[in-house]
Amino acid sequence: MAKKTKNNVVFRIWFFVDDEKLLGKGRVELLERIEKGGSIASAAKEMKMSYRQAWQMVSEMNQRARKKLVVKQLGGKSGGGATVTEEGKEAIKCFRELENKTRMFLEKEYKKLKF
Amino acid sequence: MAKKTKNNVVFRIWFFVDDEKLLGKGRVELLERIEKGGSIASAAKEMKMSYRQAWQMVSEMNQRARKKLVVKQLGGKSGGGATVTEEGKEAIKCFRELENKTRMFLEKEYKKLKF
DNA sequence: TAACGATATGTATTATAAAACATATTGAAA
DNA sequence: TTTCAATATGTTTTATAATACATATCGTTA
Repeated sequence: MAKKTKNNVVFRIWFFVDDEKLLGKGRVELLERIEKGGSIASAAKEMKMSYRQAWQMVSEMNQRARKKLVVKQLGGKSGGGATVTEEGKEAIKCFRELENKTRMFLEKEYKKLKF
Repeated sequence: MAKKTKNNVVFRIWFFVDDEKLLGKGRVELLERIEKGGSIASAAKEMKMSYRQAWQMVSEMNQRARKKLVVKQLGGKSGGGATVTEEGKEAIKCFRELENKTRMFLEKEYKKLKF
């Protein structure tokens, strides 16, 4: 019997601002986890990435977006934390929506091809 | 005057076979240049990549595709060369077509978003 | 049959990105 | 006013990918 092969198409999208990356899959996941856990540190731990990298990603996003996507708080009993702004939530929503639409589009179109 | 920012969406697609990458933008460009120049060596030089890497890419593609995308010839007055097969040309066509369709789709959809 | 230029492939070096480590700072709450 | 956990940031180390280098092989053609 011939070996069965699984053929499929994979994609990634990124939002850019002035030729610099604003958002991609990883950063959106980071935002989602910050929203859920209330801090960059917890989000980074969940994603098994270094806190430093996560912090830098947030910093870059905030610089490049029209408005900050995450606001941070220093000090306090719990040491502080981070919150996703309305703008940030909007960014997550836009990204995920476009991602889903693209997924459906590509699945449909890919079926028409032989590869 | 407020600073004008250029916002846009960027994407990449890949063809996969059994969870392994078969084709992406770079490999397709490599195939196109092999087709035009008649050898892996010339294509690699044009793309400023090492011959070794180009050769390995071709090797992987040939292993993973149903049929070889490139056939190679050793020896001869010109030392040999490489040719893109009909299957390879088909792969290029499929990839570029899907890429273009996706580009149009994303441009249209992205305009509807605020990011 | 000698020469040529491309394929084929192993090894070593370099460049880059990621992670790890270390430490200072913050400020609300106990 | 001491404590705490998270932010903030510099430095070092590690891991990985890319490149560079070296060399053998091939077979047609002159």
